[in-house]
Amino acid sequence: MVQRMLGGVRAAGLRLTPQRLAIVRALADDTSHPTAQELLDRLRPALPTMSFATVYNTLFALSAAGLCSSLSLSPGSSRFDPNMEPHHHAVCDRCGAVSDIPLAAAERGGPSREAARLRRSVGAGAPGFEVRAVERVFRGLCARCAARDRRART
Amino acid sequence: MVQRMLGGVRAAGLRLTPQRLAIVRALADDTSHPTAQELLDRLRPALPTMSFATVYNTLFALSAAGLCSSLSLSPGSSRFDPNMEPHHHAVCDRCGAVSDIPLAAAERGGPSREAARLRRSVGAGAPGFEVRAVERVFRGLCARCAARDRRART
DNA sequence: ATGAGTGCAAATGCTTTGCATCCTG
DNA sequence: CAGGATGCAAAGCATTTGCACTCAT
Repeated sequence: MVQRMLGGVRAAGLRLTPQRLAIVRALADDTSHPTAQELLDRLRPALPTMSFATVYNTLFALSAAGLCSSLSLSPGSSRFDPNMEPHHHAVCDRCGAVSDIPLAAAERGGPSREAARLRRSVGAGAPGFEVRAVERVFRGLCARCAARDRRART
Repeated sequence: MVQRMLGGVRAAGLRLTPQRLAIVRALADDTSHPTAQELLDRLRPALPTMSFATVYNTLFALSAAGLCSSLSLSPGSSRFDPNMEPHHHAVCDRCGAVSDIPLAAAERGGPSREAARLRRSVGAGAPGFEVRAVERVFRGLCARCAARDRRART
């Protein structure tokens, strides 16, 4: 994952600075969808002068280059996802945690019937809307918060 | 829609103040998913002393009572949706506008095969996650932004 | 009358910006 | 060695909070 992203940085004509290298390395193999704050906290020990501006600049540059995506699925801060394969997300209503959900086997095949049906729905609700991506969002409680909830209700 | 919401306000044991009445009326038949700011701007002429605190308090109370929902689908401000029937959303990546997308006919029937498949996917990606709602999010450009884009690229 | 609700202003948290300086390509 | 990238601090929004006052029930 790191290699693919670093290759992408060059391919996009972005300069490879120590800060960007650190951010790419921190993000690449992280499935926790960190916020800018979390990334900064994690990198500060190694690069004490790194600033929010740089973290945001870099994450924005990476997502503009199609190397990661920024998620706005819950109130509060944006989260960043290095996984560019199509997939869904589960979002905890309590703590905001986001998990990747793999596509079901049936969703990985060709578009088919399903796609046509979806296109019709969008046309009905938002004529002229140009769909670029579709994802499913599961909302509820993550394992940790669900457990805490059960304990509290006892 | 207004009547249902006002009934819900009573049923939830919430006091019906002029501010709440105005907010409910403004939200009830609005399909544009207004932000707190937009609602306040719209209501200020009639109730000049209305404050953000009241708008947020009320919207929060309404969604806690299950009378509207708050959407966090794009960066920036939350949007509020009076439509409590299951439906999907189309979100414009450029301007943040949100449109309701009706469920396709096939989605309205009983859960069936589909639901089981989804449950399996969630279990695979986020063990222990307690799903309370599932929605589809279509991302892309709304008609207006798509048109602007086409013009710009000419 | 009483406590939920309101309004104001200040505080908080996330993100962006301006600009001087630095360093990659 | 030129222009992209960084770092700092200040500014900008969205949202929340504290508290005295008001009013719906």
